[in-house]
Amino acid sequence: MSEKSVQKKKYIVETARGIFMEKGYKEVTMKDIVEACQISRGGLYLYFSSTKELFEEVLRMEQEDADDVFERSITKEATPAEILALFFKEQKRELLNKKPSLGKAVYEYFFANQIPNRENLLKKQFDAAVYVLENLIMAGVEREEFYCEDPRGYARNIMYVLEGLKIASHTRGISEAAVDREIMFVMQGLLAEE
Amino acid sequence: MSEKSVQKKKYIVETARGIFMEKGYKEVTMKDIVEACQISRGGLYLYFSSTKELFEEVLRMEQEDADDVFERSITKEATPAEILALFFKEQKRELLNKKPSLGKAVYEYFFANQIPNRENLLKKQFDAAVYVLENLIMAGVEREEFYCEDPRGYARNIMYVLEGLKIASHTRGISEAAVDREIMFVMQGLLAEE
Amino acid sequence: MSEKSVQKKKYIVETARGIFMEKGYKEVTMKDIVEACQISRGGLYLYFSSTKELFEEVLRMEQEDADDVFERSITKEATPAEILALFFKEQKRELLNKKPSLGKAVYEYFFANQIPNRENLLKKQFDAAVYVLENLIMAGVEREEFYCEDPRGYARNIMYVLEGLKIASHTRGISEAAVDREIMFVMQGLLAEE
Amino acid sequence: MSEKSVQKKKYIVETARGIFMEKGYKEVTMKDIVEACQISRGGLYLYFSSTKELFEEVLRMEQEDADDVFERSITKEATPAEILALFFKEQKRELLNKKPSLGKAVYEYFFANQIPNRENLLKKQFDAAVYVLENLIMAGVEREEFYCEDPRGYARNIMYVLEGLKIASHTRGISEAAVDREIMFVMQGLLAEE
DNA sequence: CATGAATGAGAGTTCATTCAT
DNA sequence: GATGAATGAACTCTCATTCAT
Repeated sequence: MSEKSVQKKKYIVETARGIFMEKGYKEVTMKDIVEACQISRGGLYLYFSSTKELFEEVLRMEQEDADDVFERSITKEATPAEILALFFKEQKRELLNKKPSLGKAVYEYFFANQIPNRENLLKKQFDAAVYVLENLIMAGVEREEFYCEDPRGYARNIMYVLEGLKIASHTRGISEAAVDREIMFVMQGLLAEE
Repeated sequence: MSEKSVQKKKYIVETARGIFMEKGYKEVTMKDIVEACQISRGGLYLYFSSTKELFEEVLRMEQEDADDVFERSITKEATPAEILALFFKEQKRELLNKKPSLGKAVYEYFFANQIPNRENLLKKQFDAAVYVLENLIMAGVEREEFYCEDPRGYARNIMYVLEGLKIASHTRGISEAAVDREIMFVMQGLLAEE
Repeated sequence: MSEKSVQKKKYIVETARGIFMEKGYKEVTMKDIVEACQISRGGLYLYFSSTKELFEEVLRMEQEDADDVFERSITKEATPAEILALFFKEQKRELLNKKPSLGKAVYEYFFANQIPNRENLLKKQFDAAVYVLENLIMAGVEREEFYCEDPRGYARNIMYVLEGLKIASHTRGISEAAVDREIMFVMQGLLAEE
Repeated sequence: MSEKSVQKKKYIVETARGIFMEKGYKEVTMKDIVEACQISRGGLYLYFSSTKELFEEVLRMEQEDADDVFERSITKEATPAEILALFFKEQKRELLNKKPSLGKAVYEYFFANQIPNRENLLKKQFDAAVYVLENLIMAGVEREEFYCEDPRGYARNIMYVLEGLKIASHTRGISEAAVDREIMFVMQGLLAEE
């Protein structure tokens, strides 16, 4: 594939990404993509032969960008508590739809397609996040900022809560207060000198 | 509406319910319903003019049946811990898809349609469950079975975790061990003499 | 299927028959049919879901009508030689495209689709014709109109020649003289007092 | 056209020939050719602007090679009966698809395109074969191997039978026994001392 | 000459929805 | 009320063909 092709493919993926953000996954048709990209019907099929294929590419791209997000937070000179706070802040922004996101499309996609665990992006991201949180908590415990007897369990609990919140946000909407409340709850659990 | 009509409507809703369980929400077409019900196309339209409308009726019906589920557990002579264990057992069954459920369809529906909070079934059920759990926890604290400083917060935490687990179950699959782990985690948090 | 449906289906098949006669098999699209029948796209799909299916119905219809053709000739009070002459006359008309026919479409269909021998219309018709010809020849021999040592072999030879002529007619065109010549040749073979 | 161009054109024609053998005429697309030849889309169009044009070139090439086939048989020191037997053996191989052939594609082509007699390859080949057979028969009669009053008629009859058999082979399949039977029949007709 | 990305016409197919009976 | 045939919009997908490089 030529350099130009690569560029165009990237352009399509990025344009499509916007559409998926806006309309979710299931509603998007090849026609939508074609129109948004201002290319011909056949032209699109040169690169992707279904919205599924296209969305999977969007996902792949997303993943590449995503990996460093966490690292950015961590490499900074900050206490575990600060990093955690930052992490929650970031999550909160997304939960409240302050920044447009693929969230809804991603869930629709995974509802519509049974993806085996091995390649399941959702699972991978979840597990990765649990791993980072666990380390963060352990570091906090070490420094006596946190108190926690089961860091991995706690990390998982946090992630499931966040997933629950995300779903709530997409299916009913959620108030800032509600998000804060949940974040406070898990934070307090860590800080509590019990 | 005549008695016969009411019967027929009910029949349609119940048949449709089965289809939604099987195929989710988005994939179901009016044709699917018509065929499953063995009625005429036009006949269906006399009662429902879209799968959306139909699904909403399914949901309404579901809700009526659902309310007593909890009560059944509670009215028994059992300690809060026992009732909670029962509640979790029930949840676990659904999480592991041991019993067919509308779960997937419900999420698909709420992803596809923005439903205002007031009438949002998902929210109502969530809030109701939180309320019951909260009372349960308070009762447990009273009897010194549980230890908990923020029953409502804890109840909410539990419900968000369950929602997270449910999503995990629908989008990636989840192992029994994973469910048990999470249940254990929140149970231990209540029992811990801290 | 209602009476009206049956009528409409028949109407479609008959209209399609005309198109197949005109354009052959492979060139015909569902759109052609739709336009010729003046029905809607979806309407056609109610009855047939491909030109193949439709053509097969045309074929089936054709077959029903065809069976008696031979019998008509035979039940008459005529000598075998006369009947044979009549048969050839009929064949000639078709060979020279004096009457529009499905011939071309039929061949295109059987070229495009490998049909097992059992259900193969072409084979059935061929075998049936051989059988009738054989009996005709035997009857002629009995009456000493014909001379033939191997009626079945002769019948088969005739049919293969006719098939060859038919192909010639469709792929290159054939002159009346050429047809006559071949018919004469096989006729003479039967009549020759050798 | 440069030497290189001529080579390339030849290469395309030969590759295409293989595809036509495999898929017939109508099913083959320019894309198929392009892929099989591993050349560019535009590149193909420099030489041929349709599958029709390309197939016609294949046909032309075929014809050049074909002419000597017969001669090979004839120049040998063999009796007419032996040559004829050889000829039938060759025909039989093709009829039974023992060797891959353009047969099906050729018929599809001539069904799809009305080609005037003058340039019609099928007619030319037929007439040529009749001519050779006629001479062969006459030679046989001379040597008293054969008995035949109308060599040309007989030659034509043979060729039409062979054409019929070929069609049968492509549209229904034909057994070796059936082929043998027909060949025997025409052979016997020649040998019969009547 | 050669490439292969791009085009757009057009075939196929499905579905929600209507309406005469 | 009930039927189911009919409609037509919308979508998917493929191909011959062109054209800038």
